[in-house]
Amino acid sequence: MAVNYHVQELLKRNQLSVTESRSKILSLFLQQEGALAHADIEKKSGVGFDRVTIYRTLQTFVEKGIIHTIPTADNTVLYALCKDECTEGHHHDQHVHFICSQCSSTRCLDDITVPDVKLPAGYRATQVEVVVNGICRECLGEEN
Amino acid sequence: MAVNYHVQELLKRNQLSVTESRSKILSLFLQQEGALAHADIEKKSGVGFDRVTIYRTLQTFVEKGIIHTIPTADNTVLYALCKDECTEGHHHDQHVHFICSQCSSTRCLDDITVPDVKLPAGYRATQVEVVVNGICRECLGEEN
DNA sequence: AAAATAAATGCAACTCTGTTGCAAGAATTT
DNA sequence: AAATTCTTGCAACAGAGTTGCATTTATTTT
Repeated sequence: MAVNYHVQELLKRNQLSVTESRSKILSLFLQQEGALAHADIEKKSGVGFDRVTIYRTLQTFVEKGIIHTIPTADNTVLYALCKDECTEGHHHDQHVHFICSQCSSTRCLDDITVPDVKLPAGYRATQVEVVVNGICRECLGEEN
Repeated sequence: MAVNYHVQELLKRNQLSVTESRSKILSLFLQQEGALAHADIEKKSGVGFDRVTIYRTLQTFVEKGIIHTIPTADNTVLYALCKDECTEGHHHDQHVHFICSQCSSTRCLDDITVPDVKLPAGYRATQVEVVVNGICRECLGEEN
C-alpha cells in the first residue's frame, strides 16, 4: 500500500534500516494528526514491542528530525511528526502546540505563527515554545 | 527576622499549620528569584527532610496557590512562587517563563504580557503557556 | 498550661518511567 | 548465500513520584 511505501522511503532517506517496529511506529504517526505519548504507542502498536524498543525508536526518530517532543503542563512527554524543514540534529519546531482539555488530544498548529514575545532589556531569546490549552475544533463542533 | 515572620503569615493566611519543613521550603522560594526543582529543594533545605515530605509540601503549596509548576523542554518539574492574584484552586499564571540555556536558571517574567495567539477557526483557548529559551540578563552581562 | 484532637512527618514498600549491557535475532552489504 | 552490521528483547537497574500506616508535632480546647 501507499502508506507502507512512504514509510520505507522515509526511513531510508534518513539512513535507517527498515525494521518492523520502526515501520509500525512511524506509520502510527503518519496515520493520525495528533501527538502521541509513549503509552499510546505501546497500546496502538498492537502486539507487543518491548518498551525498550519503543523508547529507542522514538529516540532515534527525534535525533533524525523525523519527530519532535512537546512539553506539556503535566510533564509527560509527547511526540509529533516534524515537517519537512527539520533535519538531523536541528529542529525547527517554532509552532504552536494545542492541547484539548476535553478529548486530551494534542496537535501541532502549523499554520499559526508563534507570536513575538517582547522580552525585558538584557534578555536574548533563542527559542519560543507556546502551548495552548483549550477546546479543539472537533469537541466544539459536537457541542452544537 | 522579617523573612521568618513573613513565612508564618503566608502559611497561616492559607490555613496551613506552621511546621519546620513548610517554613524552610517556603523561605527558600522567598529568598531567590528563580524557579526550583524538587532536587534543588532537597539539597538546599540543608539537613534532610524526607523526599516524601518535600513532595507533599510542594503539592500542598500548589493546591493553595502559593507556588505553581512550570513545564520545561526536558520534562522536569519546576516550581516558582505565585504572585498575589493566585488563590486556592485557581492559578493565574499567564506569564512568560524564561529558561537560560547558559546558567540553566528558570524564572518568571511577570512584567511581560503573554502575546495573543491567533488560533484557527473552531478552536477556543483557555490557557496559554509560553516558555522562552535563551540567555538571561546576568549571563549576557558577564560576556562584556 | 496541660490534655485532647487534628494534622504532618518519616519509613517502608511499591508503581511508573526511562536507561544500560549483553546475548540472540533480524536487516544490509558483499 | 555468507559475512557483517545493526536492531531487538531480556534482565537488571536507577530515578521520580505515590500510598498506607505508625509516630511525632502542631493546634485547639478545657
